[in-house]
Amino acid sequence: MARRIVLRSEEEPDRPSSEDLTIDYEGELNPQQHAAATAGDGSLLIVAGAGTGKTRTLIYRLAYLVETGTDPGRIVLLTFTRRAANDMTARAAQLLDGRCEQVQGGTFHAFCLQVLRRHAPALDLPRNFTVLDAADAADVISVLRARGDYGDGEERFPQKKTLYSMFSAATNRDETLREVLTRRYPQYTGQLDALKQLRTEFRQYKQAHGMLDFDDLLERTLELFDTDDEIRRQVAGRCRHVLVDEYQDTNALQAALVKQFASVHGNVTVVGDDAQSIYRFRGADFRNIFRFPDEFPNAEVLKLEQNYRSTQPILDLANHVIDQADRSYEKELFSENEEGDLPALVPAADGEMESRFVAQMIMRLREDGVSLSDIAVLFRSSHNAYDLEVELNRRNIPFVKYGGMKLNEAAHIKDVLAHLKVAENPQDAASWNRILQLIHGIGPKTAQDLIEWTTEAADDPFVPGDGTPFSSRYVSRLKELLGVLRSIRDPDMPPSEQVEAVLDYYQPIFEEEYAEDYPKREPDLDHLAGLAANYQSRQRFLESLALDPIELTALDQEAAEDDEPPLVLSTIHSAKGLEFHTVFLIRALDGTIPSRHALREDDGIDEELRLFYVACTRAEQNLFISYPMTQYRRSYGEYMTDPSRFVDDIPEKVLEPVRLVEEDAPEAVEAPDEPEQLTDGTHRPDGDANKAEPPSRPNHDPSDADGLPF
DNA sequence: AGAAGGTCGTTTTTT
DNA sequence: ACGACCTTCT
Repeated sequence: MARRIVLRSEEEPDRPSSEDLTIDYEGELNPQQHAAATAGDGSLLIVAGAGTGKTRTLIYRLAYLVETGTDPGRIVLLTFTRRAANDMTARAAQLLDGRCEQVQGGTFHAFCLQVLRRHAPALDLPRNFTVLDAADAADVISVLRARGDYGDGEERFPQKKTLYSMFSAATNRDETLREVLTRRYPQYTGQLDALKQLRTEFRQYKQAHGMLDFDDLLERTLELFDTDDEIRRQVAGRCRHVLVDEYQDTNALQAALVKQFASVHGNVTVVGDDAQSIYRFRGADFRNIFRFPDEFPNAEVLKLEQNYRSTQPILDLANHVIDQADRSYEKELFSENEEGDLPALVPAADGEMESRFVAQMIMRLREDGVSLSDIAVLFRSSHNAYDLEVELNRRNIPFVKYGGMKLNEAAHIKDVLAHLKVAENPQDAASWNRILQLIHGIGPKTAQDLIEWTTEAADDPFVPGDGTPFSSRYVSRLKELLGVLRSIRDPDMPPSEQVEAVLDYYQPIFEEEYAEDYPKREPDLDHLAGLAANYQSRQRFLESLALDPIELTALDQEAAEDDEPPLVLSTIHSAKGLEFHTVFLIRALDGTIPSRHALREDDGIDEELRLFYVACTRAEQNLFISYPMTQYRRSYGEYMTDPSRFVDDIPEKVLEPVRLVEEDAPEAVEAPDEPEQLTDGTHRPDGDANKAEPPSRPNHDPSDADGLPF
């Protein structure tokens, strides 16, 4: 056989020959992916359907850029969550080497924060400005609302959370407040003037007291570039290449930011799928992805179409689902994986039965060798999973829930953090308000007076001056509080020590305030203290909690490290970008998905449909869509439900109906005193604990023609 | 007057 | 499980 000698092409000296590269890009990627990963400089749009290896391609592109000489410290990777960013750089590092870990980026918000910290003075902000999460921002608005005479009239004034949503919508969609009110909150249009004024006050307050909310992080970065071109050139100069994941979920501000970041070098790669845009409520506009070629006129556009994730039956369903949209989406997904069971549509009598079905199927899959962490239960909104959580706990099936309660949303955690926030920013009236009212004898009015005294009259907010009239009812506690604040005011004191100091003071308040259930909440406080130990400074600790909130249930799981990796429960939103062997989509009801709230707005239904599509396309092998046929509501009593309109017109050969049948044996008598031990990993012999509830057998007869598809 | 405590209704999705 | 609102207590 003749030996082959490869001649290098001398016409393209810039393009490194494949021999110089450590990764075999051509061999490891399909032709479309390969073209995308190894594209040259300039702007590149990758339109990629679900499961087509979008992330994989981006990772290879990252490695390729680094390998061909781009300084990794000058590559910016913008993702939707910090988890996604860490994931990608870790995978790229695995592929190539540690250099990939020097890649800059994270979420848009986190990256903007870095820029703003450096250039705060240019915006008249103190360098140690604080970051408000949505709840903090709502609290600030609430303080301002109480100060002014809003809501004293006959008309109902919006709640603090609603107020923040309105202001935020206006910012993120680049609309006026009037437009937002007309579109989404017509009942408040009569109070436009008062709302406008409150919004202005909110803006001024944040500026005067060194605070930025999430929207400000984006908006003010743009403002920074706009007011100081030198800074723009400097920042953009460090962005040799900008990579953006999930581009279909960017909003107007984020699209503008991408343009600014790329304004010096012009190298941008964005990846996205218009059919998976699910953040419209936050201002995302999937049309951004089609505007990209207009914003970057020489943009190359590449498509990824072959799905590597799911079986063809699952894709058939997904294609049927997305075909129901008003707007047509271009991609028809196809897979080479023809084999597979039909997706199943499973009506259950009620929510309890639905949970029992899911739990038993999970046990069965697990016994068939599917890892729990390769199974996901998805739902439209967090509370849809409450029933199931109870059932899983009863059976000792370990799970993590994404998209539920966050650690820093729990009231007792907010209490502790509010102390740190006051130490960090003594101007923070909302946090002062919270910690003062924790003291017995101080209510809204006294708190207000004390805050005025603290932030305006006193020389030092943490030193009680002479002649301040304190009531004896609370004076000793108040002095104790100020003492704690003084003891932790040094910004360089280790955050874990600060948390401990606050906890010493807070413990008696905590036990009184949450008298009924404080033992349940106590572990969270310990978690918080442990978490603080990972941070060098209070500022870092607080802003990290704000930008990257921690799932409450994830913490419980972390503790038990050697246990088997847990089952995943997740909102559909939080499951974006992930994939699982088996997916259960529960509560597939009309009014739930599509959400009843979506019906009011134009295009609302399409967004819900895309959400449903995202849920279906997470599945690799099995997909079960279930719903309860009856539900119970306190006010209505029991009532009949409607299945989601999205499954109404799907042919049975695409989505197979399944009937759940109770076993003849008195199985319904459950054995809660003998919950299955799943975590010890030992295999029970058949017929041992199985008497009352066979875990290896679902409730219906598997040999039944209506039985489950495996 | 102002704080505390109880009851009611309500709750999409997230950086 | 949370907040907004109303009632009762100091």
